Amino acid sequence: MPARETNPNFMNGVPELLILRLLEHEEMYGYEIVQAIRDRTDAVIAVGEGVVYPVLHGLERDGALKSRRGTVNGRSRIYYSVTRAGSRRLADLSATWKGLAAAIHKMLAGGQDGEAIQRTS
Amino acid sequence: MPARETNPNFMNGVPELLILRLLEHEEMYGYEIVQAIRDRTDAVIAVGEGVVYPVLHGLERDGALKSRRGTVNGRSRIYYSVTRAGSRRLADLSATWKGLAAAIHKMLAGGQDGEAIQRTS
DNA sequence: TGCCATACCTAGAACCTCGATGTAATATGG
DNA sequence: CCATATTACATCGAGGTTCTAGGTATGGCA
Repeated sequence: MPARETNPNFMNGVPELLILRLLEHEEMYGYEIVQAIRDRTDAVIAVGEGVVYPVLHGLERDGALKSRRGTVNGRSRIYYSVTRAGSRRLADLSATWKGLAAAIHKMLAGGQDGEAIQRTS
Repeated sequence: MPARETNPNFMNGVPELLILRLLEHEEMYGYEIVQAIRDRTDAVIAVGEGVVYPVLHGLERDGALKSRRGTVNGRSRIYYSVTRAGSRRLADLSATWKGLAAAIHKMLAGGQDGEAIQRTS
């Protein structure tokens, strides 16, 4: 119960968002995605394989991703890329996240001495 | 399954964060908090009473909030305010959220043509 | 008297992340 | 040649949080 030792909440929906974003302009495979998220956020965000793979499967089942099987050095990889539906989904999620983040940021930043919100009622 | 009709994910930990933030400089009661979140975010974020009350109880149980009973016009209200521990908790959550939000924002914004990340290996 | 707003509360369901664990194949090193 | 680490996939159970719906009670208003 003492908080989380990894990502302490605030992670709901984030893996899906980041995965779609990563795959938007470059196809990648699961194991690569795990490291890419970790690397590109300077380890601020780190999701395990147990998170990434189910998300990939779910997105493919929903038609947001399509997969291609490849073999490199005898190792089989499954490359994922976004479909048109996935692109829309990313746009929606991205917009939603930005809206929420802006609202939260405003609440955290402003109003320490006055709310300055008109109260019509 | 067709998505959510309310807040579509990204809400993990947010009610707790906003409640602590609201109570930081002004004591409030549950019903008031529900409307305050809705009003001050222009309805971008709207949490129901079924979310707020359990969070309030949990925070009080953890010693992050203390409560005071008041009666106004025969209506009994329970005013909550943050303790010192609650203040620390807010600071932690706030810092965590800002870090995550910055990391996500960077991933959403940058790198459409080049990641520009050195690859030592 | 009936209705709506205020004000509290709880319970079940659903969802998602997290950690552990399992399977293989390849490269590395003694 | 054998043991270990790395790559690469996958699933399962646990845990925690939000969401929706429902329930109780008082006061103001028509």
